[in-house]
Amino acid sequence: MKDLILAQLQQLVEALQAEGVFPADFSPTLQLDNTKDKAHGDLATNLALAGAKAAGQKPRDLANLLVARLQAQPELGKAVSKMEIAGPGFINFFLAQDALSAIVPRILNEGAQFGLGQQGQGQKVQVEFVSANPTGPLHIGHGRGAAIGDCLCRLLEATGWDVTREFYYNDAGAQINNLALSVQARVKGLGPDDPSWPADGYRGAYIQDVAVAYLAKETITADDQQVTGAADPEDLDAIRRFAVAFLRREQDLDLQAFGVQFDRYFLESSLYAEGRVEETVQRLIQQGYTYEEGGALWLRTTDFGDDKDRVMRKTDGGYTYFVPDVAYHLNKWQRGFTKVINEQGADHHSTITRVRAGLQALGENIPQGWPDYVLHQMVTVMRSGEEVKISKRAGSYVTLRDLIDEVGCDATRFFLAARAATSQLTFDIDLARSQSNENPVYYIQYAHARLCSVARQAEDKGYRWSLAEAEPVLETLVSEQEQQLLKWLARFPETLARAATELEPHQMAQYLRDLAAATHSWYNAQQFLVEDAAVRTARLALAAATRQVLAQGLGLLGVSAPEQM
RNA sequence: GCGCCUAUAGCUCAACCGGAUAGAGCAACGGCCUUCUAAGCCGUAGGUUGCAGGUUCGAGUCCUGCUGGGCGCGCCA
Repeated sequence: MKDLILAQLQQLVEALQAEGVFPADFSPTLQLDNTKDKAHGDLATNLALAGAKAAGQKPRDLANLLVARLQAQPELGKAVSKMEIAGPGFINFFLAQDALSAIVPRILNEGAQFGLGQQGQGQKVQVEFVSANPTGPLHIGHGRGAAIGDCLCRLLEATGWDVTREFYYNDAGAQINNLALSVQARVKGLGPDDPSWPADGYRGAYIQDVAVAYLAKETITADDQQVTGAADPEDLDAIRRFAVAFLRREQDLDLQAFGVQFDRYFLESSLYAEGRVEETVQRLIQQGYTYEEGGALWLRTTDFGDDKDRVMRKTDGGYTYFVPDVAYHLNKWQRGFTKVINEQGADHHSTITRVRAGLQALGENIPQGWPDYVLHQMVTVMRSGEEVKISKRAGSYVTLRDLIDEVGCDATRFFLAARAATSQLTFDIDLARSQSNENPVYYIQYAHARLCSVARQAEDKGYRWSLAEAEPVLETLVSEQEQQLLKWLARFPETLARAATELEPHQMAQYLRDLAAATHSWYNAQQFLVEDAAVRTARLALAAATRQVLAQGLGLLGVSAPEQM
């Protein structure tokens, strides 16, 4: 519908260029917006306003010309019942009733394919998210990353991309060493308050769990590895391997409970083992962007917009973290991912410039803005009216598992994905628990469940219908609520496309609330199971289409669509 | 001091590459269940979009300055 009008506008612009009304270089991005006020019709374009200057006419005069020309198009006449010029020069389109209801058979015919796009054209995209180091359970911040990252993946899959979900972690650095030392201390029977407890040790109670399992020679099976405890208190390397596997498994269980599944786990140590770090360093040296100073090797990242140069190789001979980071991203590029999205917490935003600078310095013709980043702002957790400070080492923080257990997977996912990533998030646990009935996710799920219930009862009463029967009677869907609902249904494809293109899952969540609101309003305004077979069939068809779109939308957020509450 | 994000109703947040009278939920107030699920609906109230300028037909949105909040600014990751 929208496409039809846009195509007509495009044709018109080209025709007017040929006639000399518009200059030949006039190429506006055609805008056809959903209106906020129904008095302004269904769709509106600002073409007369945007093109007034180019055409040398007053906006309203130009609008008159445009409308006259559009009215001469017979195809448009079928879809548009009325065009009006309003305000400073907007052209408002009022859609014909049968054009609106045509969305119902389209939805039901296309089924699960409805609204899906092909923008990705089957191209590969890699999305890296969560990427938590295995030094403790996942916390709420990781949860936000998991919710946003996974929803992004679902949106990209729905728009024709071949998505790889990847989780990168450091299994060999200083923090992992701290972890191993902490577990070793527990293995030897020490507690966090003991004077000889490691200075930077992890104090959380879960360290004790690791130690007990290690001594019991448990075999740990994580998604990407399997390790058996050696039970030897002196074998720090064995403790380290065991602890990493143990905490990886814990994270995997949390992610599984959260409905997130990765295609690949990427170990930082593999970059060293396969010589990729060393290779990256050598290439950077060859490219001439490095220099030695103060016993360290530096990369001239200031050549690529950084505010200071960065150390690559420390005086102790080890590499700083950003070198394997660059090696990892080179590897992504070499694997053929021309599109890569990194979803991370905003506290790591300084790595963006560094990684991109390193990639530029490699001279591989990697595009300057590659890879894409989606940064989410910090999550503040409130419990009992107080802010809970997140501190891994102190061991006091809210885990993702806590949230899933207390609030539920659906509500947690929705809550964490429903807000723009750029916005800071306050998660009040008491509120989420005590008022869970008023959580927006239930509002949407309830709309879905209600429509399922209607379908069940129609079935019980023998009110059968088919799409073929429904199509001729859809013109009976004339009430205010039905018209409104039809419009919202028609917006699903464009909402999906926008959310995917702009990497903003919250747009889908926002849309679903609006769609659910339109559903509830309709539900309360009219009966479905009425005597009049034509009206009943039309309404049942609309209900089925709405139910389907609600389920599709919830699926894109990774939230379930229950058939009853 | 520098960089990134941010400031919208009492609270939590939206607002479609600049569009018409800035919208939802929660909280408040008033209505609606002998009818398909009241986890719902309908209505009322609530705003100088942090402040001051600028750009233009038009600014919550873009630019400049200021103020407040968050996060970074390591030879940690």
